[in-house]
Amino acid sequence: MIGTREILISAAVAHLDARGLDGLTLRQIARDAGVSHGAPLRHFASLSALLSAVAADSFDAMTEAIRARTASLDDSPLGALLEAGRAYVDHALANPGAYELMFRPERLDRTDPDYLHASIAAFDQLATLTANAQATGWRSDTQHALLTGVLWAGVHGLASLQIQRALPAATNTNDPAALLDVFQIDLAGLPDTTDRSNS
Amino acid sequence: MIGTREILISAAVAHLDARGLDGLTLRQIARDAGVSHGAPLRHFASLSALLSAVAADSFDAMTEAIRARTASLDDSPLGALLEAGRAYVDHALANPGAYELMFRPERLDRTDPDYLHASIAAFDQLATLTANAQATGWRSDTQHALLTGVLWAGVHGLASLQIQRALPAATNTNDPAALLDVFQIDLAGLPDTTDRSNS
DNA sequence: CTGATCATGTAGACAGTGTCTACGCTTTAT
DNA sequence: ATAAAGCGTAGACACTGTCTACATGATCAG
Repeated sequence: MIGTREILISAAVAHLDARGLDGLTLRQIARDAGVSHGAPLRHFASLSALLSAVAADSFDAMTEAIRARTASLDDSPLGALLEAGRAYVDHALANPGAYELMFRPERLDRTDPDYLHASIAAFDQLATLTANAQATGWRSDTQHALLTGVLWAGVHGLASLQIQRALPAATNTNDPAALLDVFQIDLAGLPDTTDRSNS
Repeated sequence: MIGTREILISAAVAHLDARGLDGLTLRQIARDAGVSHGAPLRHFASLSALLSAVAADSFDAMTEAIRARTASLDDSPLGALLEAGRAYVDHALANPGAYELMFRPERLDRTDPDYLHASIAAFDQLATLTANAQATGWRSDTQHALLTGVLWAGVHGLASLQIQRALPAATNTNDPAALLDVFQIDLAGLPDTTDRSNS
């Protein structure tokens, strides 16, 4: 027997998949779930708390999708890192509503423990993949946290701009990860240097 | 004599600078401007239209800030491109509320002509800087639109994640553009190759 | 100058929102 | 058996964006 709490989350996820963030209100979720407008607050302290639970699940799903795509690449840490980037963008574009919610702080309770845990786990996954790649010598002199942040920013920028259709038509392709391949060109197997005198 | 329309935009900008997107409502803007709650709709078709006008101004301000920072670097197109990236992130972090609004499509009317014009001008500025750098031989074999999109995604990702404080503490520094230097390492003066066999 | 039209402002209404409270009903625990 | 807690409902509250009715003042045609 599944409880009202799970039904509410499912209703929110279904709305997110079907219509995105538009109209994703407490009362609409309650209507979709077939309960009164006050019922959700018996299970969540606020709408933000409900959406944070949804966002936490979304982070977990993305982490799992990336894990599945990189699991067989243990012998090539750099290849695994690049594949993780593609998997990240692919998953975001396949679940645009959920992805937008995950990075919309004003609609979330960012102190929610589940949300915090899930988002940190996602970052740690990328950090580990990056560290593994660095351990092979790739960009081993770049500060680890900095490099991880840059890689995340890169895929996050690609995903969010494409979801918002903010990129000019010429930049969009049928292959969601095509843009990422330019990153791959930049990042793969190049000698590491902190020399900036060439700017 | 400045009109109510300009007062409303100024009030919205002031609110954006002081408190960000939180509480940026039609009626709050009207109160800040000292007019009745219905007055704004005499000058804008909707709240979205008002915010789109603000966002258009914000795009213009960012474009101008980047122009000022790159104007003296005409002799070094690649240097100008890298400086534009730093200027982009610097400006975004110095104006976080305005920057968030610019990329929050659900609060804007993205068919607004001024907004469209200003955002396209910002993109064209980056496209031109990129083309100039490519004209010197740098990454000249990469498709121009693709490269421009990737560069934009990179700086956008860095700016938006830092504004949302989504990057772990270790990744944050006092220098807003420190992360960008990793991009610089990756992008500056490297031989262009579309060979991906090293992944 | 007169009269009409238009621009601009106000105030009230409406449906919608998130949240709170008061009230039931049912399950659980003592 | 009885008290307590959990869960759901319905109504209220203050807020939101938008619409309409109305007033005032400027502009402009005749």
